[in-house]
Amino acid sequence: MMNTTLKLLAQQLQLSISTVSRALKDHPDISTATKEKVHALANSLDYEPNAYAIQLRTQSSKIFGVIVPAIANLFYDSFIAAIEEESRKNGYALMILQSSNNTENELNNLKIFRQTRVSGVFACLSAHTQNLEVYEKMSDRDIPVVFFDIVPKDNKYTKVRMADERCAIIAAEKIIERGAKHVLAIFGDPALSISQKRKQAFQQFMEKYAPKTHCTYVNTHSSAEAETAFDKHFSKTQKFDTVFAMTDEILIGVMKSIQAHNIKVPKEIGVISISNGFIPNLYHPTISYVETSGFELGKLAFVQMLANIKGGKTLTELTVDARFVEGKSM
Amino acid sequence: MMNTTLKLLAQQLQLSISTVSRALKDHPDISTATKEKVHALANSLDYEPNAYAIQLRTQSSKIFGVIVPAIANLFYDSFIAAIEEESRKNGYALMILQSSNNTENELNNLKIFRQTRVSGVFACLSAHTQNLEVYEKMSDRDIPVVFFDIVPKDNKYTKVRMADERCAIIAAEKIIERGAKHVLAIFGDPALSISQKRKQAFQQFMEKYAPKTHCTYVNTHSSAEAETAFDKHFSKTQKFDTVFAMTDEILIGVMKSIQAHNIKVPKEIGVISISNGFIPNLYHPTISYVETSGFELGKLAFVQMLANIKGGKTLTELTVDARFVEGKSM
DNA sequence: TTGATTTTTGCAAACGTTTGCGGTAAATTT
DNA sequence: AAATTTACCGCAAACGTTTGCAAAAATCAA
Repeated sequence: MMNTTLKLLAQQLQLSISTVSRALKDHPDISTATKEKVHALANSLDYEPNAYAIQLRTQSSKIFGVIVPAIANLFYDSFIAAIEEESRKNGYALMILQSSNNTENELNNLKIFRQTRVSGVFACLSAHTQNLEVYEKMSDRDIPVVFFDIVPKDNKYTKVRMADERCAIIAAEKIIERGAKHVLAIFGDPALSISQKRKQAFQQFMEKYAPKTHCTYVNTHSSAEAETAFDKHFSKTQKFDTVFAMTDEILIGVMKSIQAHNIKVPKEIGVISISNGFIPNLYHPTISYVETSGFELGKLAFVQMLANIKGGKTLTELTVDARFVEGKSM
Repeated sequence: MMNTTLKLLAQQLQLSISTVSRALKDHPDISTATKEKVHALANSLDYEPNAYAIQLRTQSSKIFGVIVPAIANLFYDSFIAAIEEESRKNGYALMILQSSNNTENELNNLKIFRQTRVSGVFACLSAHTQNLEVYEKMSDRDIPVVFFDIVPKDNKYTKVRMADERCAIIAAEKIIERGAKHVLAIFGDPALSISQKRKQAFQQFMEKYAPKTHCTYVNTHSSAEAETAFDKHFSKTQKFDTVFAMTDEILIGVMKSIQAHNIKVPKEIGVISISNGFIPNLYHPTISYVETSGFELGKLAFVQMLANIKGGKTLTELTVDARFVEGKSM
C-alpha cells in the first residue's frame, strides 16, 4: 500500500505541496480554513511524515545513540530506562548498541551512529578502550558525546559518572561504625580505573580513621573468582568479621560461599556492597549496600546532552552522589 | 565541519557523482583504476554514506524496531542480545523501545517505528493489550511484525514463543522422578495466559502420571507475595518436600523464605523453577531449572523476520523447546 | 476607482543518494 | 577498413521534505 505523502495530500486538495506542509505545522501564513481541510485529510489518510526526508532536508535526526558494554546488566538497564524516558518526553528515540566490552564493536557502533546522523551519543567506554580518536570524529561532525560510567580521563570531554570514591568511603564509614576488626575487601579488575579509585579511596579512609582495623585487599575478575577468594581467605585461621564487595558480581560470589558454609549473616559476618540494589535484595537477610543509581545517572546524562545540543559545548564532569541503603547484613 | 558527500568526491576527482557512487560499491562498469582513486579519496576524506538519503532513495531503512515490556529484564535482555547479534551480522541496526507494559506507550512506539520506516518490528505485547489494529497498520505499510514471548492468539500473525506447556511438563517430570510426595507449585498472575498454560499443563501431567502426589497450587503477583505464600504454606503442619517456581520472580521470593528459615536444600526441600538461568545460579546450592532461553528465542525470531522480508509472508507460530538444566537443588 | 497593504498561496531549489539509459572511445571482429 | 562489440562513464530523474522568495488574492485607505 502506498504511503501518504505531502504530494498526495496536495493533489487531492488541489493545493501546493508547500501549503500542505505549512498547514500541517500550523504556519501563520496559512488560513484557518485550509489548515482544517489539510488536517482532516491528513488524519483520514493516516499521513505520517517521512523521517528520512526530513532529516535529509534539515540535517537533524531526533535519534540518540547509546553504547553500553552490555544490555544485560542491571546498572546499564536502569541507565537506559532513564534516558529512554527523557528521550520520549523530548521527542527523541534511542538507538542502543552494545560493545560487549570489545573495542572493535565499539568502533562499528560509532560508525552506525555517524551514518544514522544521530543527534548525540551516550557512550560508556569499553573496559580497555584507549584510543579516543573515533570520539573526536564525532565531535568533528558536531555530534555531541556524553560519556557515562566508564569515562575518559581527559577533561575535554563531557562526562557523568558515579562518585566512585564516595561510594567506597561511605562503605568504609559503615564498616567502621560496625566496629569491624578484620575486613576482607574484594575489588574488581585492577586494570580498571573504577577498581583503582574505589580501592584507593577505601584504603586511605580505613588507614586514616581506623588504623587498628586489619584489612585484607583482593582483586578478582569474576563472580567465580570472588567465590574462591572468599573461600580461601575465610577458611584460614584468620576469620573475618566483615566483607566488602565492590560490585554485584563480587557480591554474588561471596554470597554463594557464605551460603555454602552456612555462615550466619550478620552474626558471624557482616556484608556490605556497592550496587544498584537488585542483587542485595535477593538474599535473606537483605544485604546493606551503597547505592549507585543508574537511573539517576541517566537523568543527569540527559540534561548534559540537552545542554550540549542547545548551548554549544559544556565540558564538565558531573558525578551523582551515592547513599547508603540499610539492609540487615551489618 | 562539512560532511563528505558523493558530490564533493566527484568534484575533487573530476568525475560524475554516479561514477563515484558506482565505484564505491564495486560496480563492474567502473574501471579498476578509477575505483582505486575513488576509494583512496573516500578513505582519506572519511566518506560515510548518508543513511537518510539512501533510505529516501531506496525506501528501506536497515533498522529493526523492538518493543519489549522492559529492558531491565533478564529474559528480554538475552532476547535482545540475540537479535542484536544477528542484526549486526546482517547489516541492520536495532531501535529498542520499551512499553513498560502500557498500551499507550506501545502505540507511541509503533508510531515512531512507522515514521522511522523500520524494516520490521519485533513486538512483545503489553500484558493487557487487546486491540491489535495498530499492528494491522504496520502490515498495511508492508512492515513485517514478528511477535515474541507474549503473542496474540490470532493465527494470522507471525509469532515465536517459548513452549510454555513443555516447560511446565518437564518440571513436572523431574518432580515425579524425585519421588516427591508433597508439592507446592507457585504460578504467576492468573490473568496472564502464560500462567494459565503452564499451570494447566503442570496440573494435568501431575494428575495423570503421579495421582498420589499431593499438590498445592498458588498464584502470586510478585516476589514478595511468593515469599509470604511460601512462608504461610510451609509453616503449616503439612510440610512440603518440593517447591516449583514458575518464574524467576517467584523463585526469588521462595529462596528468601528458604534462607530465612534456614531450610536445607535439597535435603529438606527440593527446588525447581523455570528461568533463563541467571537467578538459579545465584544460590548455593544452585537451583535446577527448566531453561527458557531468550537468546534462542531471539535467534528464531530473527530467521522468521528475515523470511518475512525476503519471501513474503510466513504465517506460522514457532516455539523454542525447553531443556532441563541440572542444579543441586533436587 | 485606484493604489497600497495584508493575507494567503505556489514555485523551485536543495538535502545526498541510486539507477535506467544513452553516449563515447577503444578493442575486437569481419 | 568498416562494422561490431566491449568497457567506461555521465545525464537526469526520483525519493519526500522544508523554506526563501515571488505571486496572486483579498482587504483596506483614499
